[in-house]
Amino acid sequence: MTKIKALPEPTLRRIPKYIHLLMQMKKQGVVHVSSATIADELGLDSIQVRKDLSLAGMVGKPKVGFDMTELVEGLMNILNWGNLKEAFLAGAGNLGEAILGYKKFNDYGLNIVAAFDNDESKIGKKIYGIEILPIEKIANMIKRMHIKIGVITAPPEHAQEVANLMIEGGIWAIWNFAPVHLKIPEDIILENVQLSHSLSALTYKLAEKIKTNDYKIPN
Amino acid sequence: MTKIKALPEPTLRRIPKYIHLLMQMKKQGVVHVSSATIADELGLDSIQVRKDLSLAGMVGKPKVGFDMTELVEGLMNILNWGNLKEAFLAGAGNLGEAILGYKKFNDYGLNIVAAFDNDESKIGKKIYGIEILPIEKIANMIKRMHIKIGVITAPPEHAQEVANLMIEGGIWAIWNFAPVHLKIPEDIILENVQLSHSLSALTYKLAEKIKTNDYKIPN
DNA sequence: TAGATTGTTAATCGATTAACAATC
DNA sequence: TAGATTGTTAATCGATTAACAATC
Repeated sequence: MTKIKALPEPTLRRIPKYIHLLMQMKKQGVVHVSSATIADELGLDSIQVRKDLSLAGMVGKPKVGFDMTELVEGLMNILNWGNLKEAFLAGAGNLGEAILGYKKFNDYGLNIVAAFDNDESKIGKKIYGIEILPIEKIANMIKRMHIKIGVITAPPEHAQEVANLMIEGGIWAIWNFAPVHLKIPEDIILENVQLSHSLSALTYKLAEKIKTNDYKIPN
Repeated sequence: MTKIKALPEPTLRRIPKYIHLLMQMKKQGVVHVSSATIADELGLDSIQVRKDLSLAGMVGKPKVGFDMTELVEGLMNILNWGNLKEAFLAGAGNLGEAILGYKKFNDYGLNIVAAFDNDESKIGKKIYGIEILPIEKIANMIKRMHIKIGVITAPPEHAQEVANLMIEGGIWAIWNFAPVHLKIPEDIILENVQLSHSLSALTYKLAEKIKTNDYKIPN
């Protein structure tokens, strides 16, 4: 078994893009692919693609490129796709519901088996077949069911509290959607999705663009 | 007026974190803040914070730190927060609905004024007061209303198509939630939110962690 | 074989971190 | 004044890009 060092963060973030593209191409019957083709399709540099693939332990053949099946499966393996992990979600609001409904996340290893909320009126109900339980139970159930992944879609004012409960239960990784900087032990994996930050970047760039455009068209 | 060069991407992504923290501290009555305090709270390096603030054109006083009000307002200004821009959303599914319902985005300059879909049964309905219109109309309406921001929450197989329509209408910036690499002219601002990629990074790190943990506890 | 493409080593670039002088 | 904190210049680090030898 080839030993692979932990991937650099930027490489790790590009690999899903490769996989998506390759799955598409594979469906169209392509059997070999070169780094140049991948780079072209994704607007990247072919050297970078080659470097990434090499870091991920993929090998190609000079003049031929990479074997499609081998490459897709290899990359999916590296990212641990298809290896389903049970998860809990806390905060059955708008966004929580959207995530519960998005079954595609199963493909990436996420299997949400229960949701938690503090709203009495929601408890006991089911969303997309997933039962909503009282938040007080989350720590205990994480412990009992050996849940490793917690998804936080609670409102910002409760997010830290919820994270604490998850950590108390012994969670290993948190996927956080609350617009809050969570303070958690550093051995716990934290992946933040801050939609407002992404939006901020967009509006900043838009403002920049409008500014420079105003110069160009002074009328 | 102090001229500020376009901010480096990493700095741009950290500024919202600063703002969130500072708003919180301000609410608690803090009037001055040092780079060290900010860094501490966010788990960053104080030198980095100082560099970021300096890049953003903020000035502090030696021994005192930064004036809270000045700093918050200055940073919000840089990011163009509060400067509301009208936007269209395409794809009124689960995620689209969640975004329409999240009024907080107003604070960051996003004001979604109409949603579009190709599902006959949805058209004409309203979600959170926002009307759903037929997707065919989007290009024309973007043109007529001078809409600058398009939000794509359509399913992946339609995302490129929708992007094309937006571009045809003359959109300036796209906030894309579809798990697709959009091909768009490079002068159009594109901000991708790929939840599945974020999830991929998390499950990869979790798998790494489980692996190393297995070594530690060989039982 | 000739040529295309890989894979690796070296050079460049940009961001982070360190050092330190300026200053309130 | 002495000491804390800013702001800037220089050093380090890591990722991207370039160059090129290996090879199918």
